[in-house]
Amino acid sequence: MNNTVKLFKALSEEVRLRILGLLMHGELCVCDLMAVLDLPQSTISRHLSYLANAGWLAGERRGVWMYYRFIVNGGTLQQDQLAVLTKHLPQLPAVVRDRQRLEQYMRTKQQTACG
Amino acid sequence: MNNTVKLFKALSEEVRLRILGLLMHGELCVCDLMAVLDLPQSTISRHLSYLANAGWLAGERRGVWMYYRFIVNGGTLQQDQLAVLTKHLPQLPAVVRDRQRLEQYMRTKQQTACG
DNA sequence: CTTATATATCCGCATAGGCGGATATGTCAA
DNA sequence: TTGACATATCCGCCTATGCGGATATATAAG
Repeated sequence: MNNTVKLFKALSEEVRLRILGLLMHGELCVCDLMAVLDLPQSTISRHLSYLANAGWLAGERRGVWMYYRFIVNGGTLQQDQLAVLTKHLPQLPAVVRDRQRLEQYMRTKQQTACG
Repeated sequence: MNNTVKLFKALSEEVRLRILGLLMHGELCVCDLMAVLDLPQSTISRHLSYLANAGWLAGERRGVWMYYRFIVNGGTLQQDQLAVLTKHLPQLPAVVRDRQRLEQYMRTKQQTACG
C-alpha cells in the first residue's frame, strides 16, 4: 500500500509529470532537463530523486553527468501504469510544448551544453 | 495538465485508495464507509469530496444518504486509469482486509445501521 | 593539488493538505 | 415547526512537501 501510494504521489506534481513526459522519448541528464524546463538545478535534481525513490526512474552516472531513464520492469502495477502514461502524457499540451523545446535544444546541444 | 495532476493527487493518499478499493464493488454511502474504515465522519466525507472533485466519483443523494460510486465515463485517461485501479487495487493487502470487513458489515447491516 | 563543471543535498521559508471535533446544512417524519 | 439523523463544511493544529539559493560532493582535466 505504501509503495502504491508512493508511486501515485510521484505522479501528482506538475513538474514531475513534465519530466516524465520528456523522458518518454529516452534518457536525459539533469542539465538537459534544466535547459528544457528552464528550472533551477536544485529543483530538477530534487524531483528526479523523488521519481527515482518512488520506483519510476533509474539514474546512471556517466562521467560527470547523471542520466535518468524509466524503469521498465518495476512490478506489474508500475508497468501497467507506465503504459497509461505512455499513452496519455504525450497528449498533454504542456508536454507537447516541452517536447518541442527539447527538439530545439537537441539541435544546438553540441555547441552549447553538456555531453 | 491541472486536471491530470488532480486525478493523480486523488490517488496519492492511503485512505482515498482504500475508499476506491471498497467502491470497486459497487456504490456505498458515507455511513457504510465510516463503519468499514472505522474513521470519523468528517474524514470520510472530506475524502469523498476530494475524490468527486477530482473526477473519480459521483455522489447521489437518496433520502438522507449520499451514495458515491465511480464515474465510468470521465475521459479516456480516467477510463484507462480506472482499468489499472480495477486490476491492482483489489490485490493490495489493506484493500483485501477492508473488503472482508465490508462483507461482515453487510451481513448485519439491516439491524444496525443506515439504509 | 587545483580548478571547473555537474549533480546532490541542505536550509529556511511558504503553502498544501491531513486530522478530527464542532458546527452548519439538508432531509424526513410527526 | 420541531426533532432526529446523515452529511458537508469549518476550524485550529500539525506535518509533508514545494521552492530556489547556498553549500557539499563527485568527477575529470591540467
